[in-house]
Amino acid sequence: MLNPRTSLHEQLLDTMRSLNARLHRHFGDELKTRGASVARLKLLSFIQRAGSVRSADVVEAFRYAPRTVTEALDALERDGLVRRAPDPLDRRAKRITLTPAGLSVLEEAAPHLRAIMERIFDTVDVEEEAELLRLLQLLDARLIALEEKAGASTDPSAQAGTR
Amino acid sequence: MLNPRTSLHEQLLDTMRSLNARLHRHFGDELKTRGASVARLKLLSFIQRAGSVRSADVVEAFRYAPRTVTEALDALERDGLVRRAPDPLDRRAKRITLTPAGLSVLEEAAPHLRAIMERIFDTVDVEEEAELLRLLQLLDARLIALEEKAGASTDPSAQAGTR
DNA sequence: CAAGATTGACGCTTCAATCTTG
DNA sequence: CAAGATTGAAGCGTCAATCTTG
Repeated sequence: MLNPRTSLHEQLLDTMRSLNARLHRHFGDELKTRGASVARLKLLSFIQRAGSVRSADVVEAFRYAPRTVTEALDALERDGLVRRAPDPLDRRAKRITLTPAGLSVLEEAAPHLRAIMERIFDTVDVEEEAELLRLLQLLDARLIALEEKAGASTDPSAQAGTR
Repeated sequence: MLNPRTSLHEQLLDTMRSLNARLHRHFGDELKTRGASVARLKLLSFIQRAGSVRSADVVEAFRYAPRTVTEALDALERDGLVRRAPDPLDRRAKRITLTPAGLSVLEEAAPHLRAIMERIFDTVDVEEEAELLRLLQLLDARLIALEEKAGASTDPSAQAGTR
């Protein structure tokens, strides 16, 4: 109203939240029948690439709170997708590995995940997609800068990512 | 790897999730001391604009699950920000209204919310911001189309928005 | 004391079921 | 039966506290 930029900001925030909710529901619907979800697949994929990981490695790679990781691993273990074994070198730690069932969930769902993404971006051309990525990364970087300015003593940064 | 577009998609998804998490934390940190949050402010603002609403109105406006609304209102009521009163015209329904405390939380936090947004978009110029909005809306629309194709019998659509 | 993992309490969101009233 | 509201179980995330081991 007073400032037109404010309204733009609000629209942006609204649209981002709406889009995120829709993405969450969409992927959820498509993946849940296979015992998967985006969060699970990213985690399984991370474990698979690393061979075996500790809880703390996941915390660092994904920037999750420790609680999130313990709970996620509990669920994966309950469903028989990962195994937790004592670390022979450090009795505080546990090594997490994929079970055969976990590997098979990952191998079956990952291509499906890619298919879903292709379907979503079907109507967007590559240049636009790249521009979107650039803008999102810009904002992400901005937030990281603000985080550092605020918690002037806290942690550095990192990314989980697929590659 | 095989398809370069796949990697682009994955980066996009990762960045979107990362950005969303950062936004959530950032706004949370800044607003929690005032008994607010983005979700709460949007809800309070909706109630204020409408004067009084029913639970079902919120469900429709925000496209939330009924559970989400009941829980959100429970929390606001517990903190004394809204009041639930029986609807005199329909004994199934309840009318939700802002308390003075609710109004004051809204009036104090809303400008602060705007300030946070300005700080975040400080380094982004208006044209880029508009382009970002356009691309996000494009994707949102694409997902709505996919939703309709899938649940060929389910609900229509709407938006909550600030204006 | 610091690091690794876990737990309790909570926020926000979903789905499915239930209870009351129109 | 349909509509309004609530509740139970769950996913995914946060913070703060705790317990064990290095």
